[in-house]
Amino acid sequence: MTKGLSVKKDENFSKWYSEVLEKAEITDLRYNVKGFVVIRPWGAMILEEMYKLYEQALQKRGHKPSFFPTVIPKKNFEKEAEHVKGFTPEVFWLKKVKGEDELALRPTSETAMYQMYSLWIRSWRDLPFKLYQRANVFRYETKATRPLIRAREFYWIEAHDCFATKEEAEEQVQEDIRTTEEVMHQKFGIPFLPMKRPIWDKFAGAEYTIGSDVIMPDGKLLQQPSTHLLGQHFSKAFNVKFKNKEGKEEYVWQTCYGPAISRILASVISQHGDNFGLILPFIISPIQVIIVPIFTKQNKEKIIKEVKKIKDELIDKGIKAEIDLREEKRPGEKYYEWELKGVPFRIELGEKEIENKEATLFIRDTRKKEKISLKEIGKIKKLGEEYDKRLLKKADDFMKDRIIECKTLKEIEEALKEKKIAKVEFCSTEKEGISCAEVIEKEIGAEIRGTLGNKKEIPKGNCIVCGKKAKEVVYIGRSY
RNA sequence: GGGGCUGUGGGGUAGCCUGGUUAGCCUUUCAGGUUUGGGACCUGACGACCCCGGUUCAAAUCCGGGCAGCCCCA
Repeated sequence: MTKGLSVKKDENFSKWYSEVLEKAEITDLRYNVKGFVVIRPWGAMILEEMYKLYEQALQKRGHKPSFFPTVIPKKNFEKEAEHVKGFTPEVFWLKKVKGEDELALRPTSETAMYQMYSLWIRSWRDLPFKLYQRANVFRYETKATRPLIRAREFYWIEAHDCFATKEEAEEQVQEDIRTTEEVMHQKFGIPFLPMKRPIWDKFAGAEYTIGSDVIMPDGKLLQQPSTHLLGQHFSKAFNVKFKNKEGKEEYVWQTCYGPAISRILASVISQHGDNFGLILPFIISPIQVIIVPIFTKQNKEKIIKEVKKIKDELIDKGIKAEIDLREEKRPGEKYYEWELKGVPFRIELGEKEIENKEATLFIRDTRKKEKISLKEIGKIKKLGEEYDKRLLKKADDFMKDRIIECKTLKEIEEALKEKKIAKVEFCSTEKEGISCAEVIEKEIGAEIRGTLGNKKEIPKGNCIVCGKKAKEVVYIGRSY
């Protein structure tokens, strides 16, 4: 373990981020292929906890798990015209394979899953049909890659749903936003803006896309889970049909939803971390309580016995606890190490604690030490819930300040300079608005991220660029 | 696409301008010992000048090319 961080989070975020990844042992960036990183055990364990919560939420809403192949035959991949066009530049092709067709490493799995859907779905009784899979996907990014934020291989969940009607599909899109709210926001503590993307920025093959924009500490936006109304584009391309109650064949209406767990981890790290390293939400920390025994040769046995009792009790209460028994490290070094790794609670236990029958409890987010009676060690569960609420509140407060209503281009520029997001009235996010969007991109270097995806906001005035009557309220920011 | 900067052990760096000792320092790692209430100490060990070419008696250092990374602008 190296020493602490050499930069402060708010002084040089990008350096802070790389250092935390390395020193908290989340990733190792030395794998010598651009855009591919090694995820180390601590990082993998956090991802695992996040996957669990996400999959639970999807299953609760009627999704079933599945696993599809990583490779997609070229023939399949090219069935939906717009999709091919959008994704082809980013595809890794496997050239040296035997067989009739070239294979793509999946950049996303519509074209793998839907050909099977066409075999499985027959009747209105099969609908709604909702599957998800845990998967790694591959995209040949041409922009600068950043570990976990933009990688050429990343780890996500993709849910692919089919319905009998467009209304049900649209309701699914709203449900997906609520899933993001429940898991990413409420559980992981990451607030977001559900942005219905402008037409020129939608998913290739979709009717519309709603992306969740998260604000990073440097003020740039990072797209988190997106949900797409695919309509019947793919069902027609892949022949996914059902017989309705009248016995007539119809194409299904589809949606897909993709939370990138590895990228959400990037947000968790960035949102909650401080100058001492990571701060993990209690609910996803692989170790929730680290117990550091303090002993000498004389009382070693006694202390260790006591500490094991505490660990067992915590585990009985459903709390993930570990004892740091390493003898080559002194307590102080262990403190720094577990703080760097973001463990929410630390119990220190030595001679004094045993005498007084109360342990020393260190709390990661506030960095304060308290006493906790050895008899009520189980109340850490409740303290953990309070801890997560504090993280959530802090993140929400951070977000609240970030959105500024702007009336002129100059005001937008000022908002961006202060690492904020501009909220403005705008002519249109349909085709006719594209030239105004280009003005904003060229003159300010920022993007129209979209309109609120779960609530319609009605503009009163005119478009900030062209001055015509505004049809929409849009949000503008710089992005990763 | 245009411009700039930088490549030295696992990580961070000094040395480069002005060529010349065994490439220095911090950290990590490994072995052994003494320690253990907020980054311990001692002893020992492993480990580096991005690549190719040129200049020179001599190149980490100067020159040319390549590759890689970072930053800024479009």
